[in-house]
Amino acid sequence: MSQTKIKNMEEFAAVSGISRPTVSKYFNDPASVRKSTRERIEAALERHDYRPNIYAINQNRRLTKNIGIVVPYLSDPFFAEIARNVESLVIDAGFRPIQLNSQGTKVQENDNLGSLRSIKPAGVLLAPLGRTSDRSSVEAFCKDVPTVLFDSNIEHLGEAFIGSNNDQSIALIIDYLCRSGEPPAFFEMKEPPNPNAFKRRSAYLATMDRLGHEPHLIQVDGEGWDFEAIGFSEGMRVIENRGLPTDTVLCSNDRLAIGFLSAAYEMGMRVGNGAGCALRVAGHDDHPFSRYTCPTLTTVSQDYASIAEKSVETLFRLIDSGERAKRRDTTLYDASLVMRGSA
Amino acid sequence: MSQTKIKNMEEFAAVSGISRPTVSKYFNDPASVRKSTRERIEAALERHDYRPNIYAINQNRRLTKNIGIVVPYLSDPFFAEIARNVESLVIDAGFRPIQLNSQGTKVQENDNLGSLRSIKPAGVLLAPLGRTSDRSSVEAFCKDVPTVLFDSNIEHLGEAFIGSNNDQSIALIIDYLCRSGEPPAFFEMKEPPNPNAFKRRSAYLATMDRLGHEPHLIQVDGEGWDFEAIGFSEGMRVIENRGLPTDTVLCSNDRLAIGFLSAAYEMGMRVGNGAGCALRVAGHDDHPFSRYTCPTLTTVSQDYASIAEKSVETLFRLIDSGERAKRRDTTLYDASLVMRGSA
DNA sequence: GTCTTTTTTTTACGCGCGTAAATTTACCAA
DNA sequence: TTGGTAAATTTACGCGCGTAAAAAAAAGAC
Repeated sequence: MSQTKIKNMEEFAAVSGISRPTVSKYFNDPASVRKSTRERIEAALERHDYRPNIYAINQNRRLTKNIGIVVPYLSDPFFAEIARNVESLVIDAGFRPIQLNSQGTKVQENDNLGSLRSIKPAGVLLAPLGRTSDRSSVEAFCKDVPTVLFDSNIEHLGEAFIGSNNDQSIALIIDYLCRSGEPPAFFEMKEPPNPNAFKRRSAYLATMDRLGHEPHLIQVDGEGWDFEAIGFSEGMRVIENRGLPTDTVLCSNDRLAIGFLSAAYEMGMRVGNGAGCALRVAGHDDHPFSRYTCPTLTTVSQDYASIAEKSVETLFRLIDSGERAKRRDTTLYDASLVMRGSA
Repeated sequence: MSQTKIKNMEEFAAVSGISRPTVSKYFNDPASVRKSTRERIEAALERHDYRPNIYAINQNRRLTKNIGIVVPYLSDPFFAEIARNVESLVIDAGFRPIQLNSQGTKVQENDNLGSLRSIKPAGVLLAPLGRTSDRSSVEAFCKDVPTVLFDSNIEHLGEAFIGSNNDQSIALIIDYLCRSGEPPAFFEMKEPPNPNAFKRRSAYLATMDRLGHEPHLIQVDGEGWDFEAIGFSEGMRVIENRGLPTDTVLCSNDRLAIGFLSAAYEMGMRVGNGAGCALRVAGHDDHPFSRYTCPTLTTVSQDYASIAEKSVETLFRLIDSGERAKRRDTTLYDASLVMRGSA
């Protein structure tokens, strides 16, 4: 490492003995210059540690190397986990991920899209709020920037959608629950803020209908994203009021189930399959914490990895082709049953 | 909203009837232009929705409006939560937060610092990996960019450090445990990857010494950040092997405790204070999930909000002054006891 | 060694904005 | 109305790089 500070590409080109346009070419794609040239540049790079100014680079380029990643609520471990997966894949592909957190609100989601717009990203991976999203904003954004939706679908928006097959996953867990005991009631928020909740509700109703069982919706009050708290307090209330129509409860998501399990524990109700158990509880998502609840939570596992991979792959294919999608593909991955102690 | 697309400040200045340099001045600080001028610009802004090109803006400015936020592991709800707090404060201050996730590795942390450097941030809020950090990299970075460390200290680096007082918090919980039952053993990883773990170990030893109790360290194997899994599997092992020297266990952090509680449940050991309980377990951090464990987890609560506020405030004070800190202040916030069911 | 193709160099312009200096205009009080 | 000051305009340059076109040089084939 030399002590001379290189302040721009001109100077770096000088010390490396290569012309500036060729150096520029190298930084855009090292493979685009002759091997001997590449080696000379890389040798100089070791001696001087120069990095092109990112603002100057992006000013004239139509396509930056930025990839936006927007998730609805990053404090939710489920989204943190999928964001982490996506981020790693983007880095591996040689792009710069820009991770943005909508913090559960439409306002922040719109702000995020605005920020992304001014960053001129090559593409965006967007997990929208869903129903709560500002459809026209998202639509306008998708028109300007190649955007792949994941986790939560908004009909007709974006180049593609990759998510989980809620019909399949809900049917899967209901089938299991019915095989192993009473048909489940469905525990959910009356007005859920999170994506996919309505999909799961209707999947529940459809599946119960198909199996010839009477559906029971337990719709509780509560606002915001503090699902465990809602599952806990409303779970307490339901249990106290003897509001459970069956001994089996399927929660709309694992976070509600975590709260619900905690409530059952506090109320002294044993949860599980065995003799002496008063209740069975199942969730949905295979939340990172679902394997540490008491008892451990039976749930269905979304195929995180495939969703992340397919989303990133789809976006990069689009970016490489330089075109928009000919048609909007929807890819749904099946979930798998995770049998644990709670049901 | 008009249909004419404004593509640069020149055009926008034209439609607003104001000269470009004045418009530029407005965007840098709306208060710096006369009220009547400001209103004319804002009127035009409503009609045309123009945003200055972020790359061109930052190219010539010494100081961008970017604030870097680096956390060691964003999938950990503890860090997700503190990052969310910090992010909101940064947005409120009119800056652009750039959130970066070190994903637990030195390599990624260094990459993040590199990315930040090329973004020319006005300042950085850095929660480093701590012991695992590449000291010389961080040091070099802090020399170039005003950086405030939080959560995890690296001696002498950065303009200031804001964190939690581990000595106080550990003493607090130990005092409580001793008052209400047997003195605790300390459950931790032999080689913890996370910051603060060593601080807590020595605080445990010091406090036990002060109180005249014999310390018991339960140091378990395991690598990486999957603390719950380690707490669970190693907790199982310890319980099975009757390796508990006392009936009270203080875990180095809540995530270990969550796993440990789950293990105790699986082993059929009742945890809590009451009669019929075989074990007491306490944690540290007031993790978002600690109120939903079974039983709910007694722990100490770090003062998230104050740490976030003070960190952001310290950084902005530095940025405003345009200078570096005269001396490196360390601010430690006391934690508070959160009594729940487990101890 | 010559011819062809690929790569590099030279030259030159533009991106969208920050910013400085000199000048003009607007504002406010007396 | 005048004078003084604060604000806006005009003019002009520069930031660091992308990129296009034409010319020169290097590499590969025969």
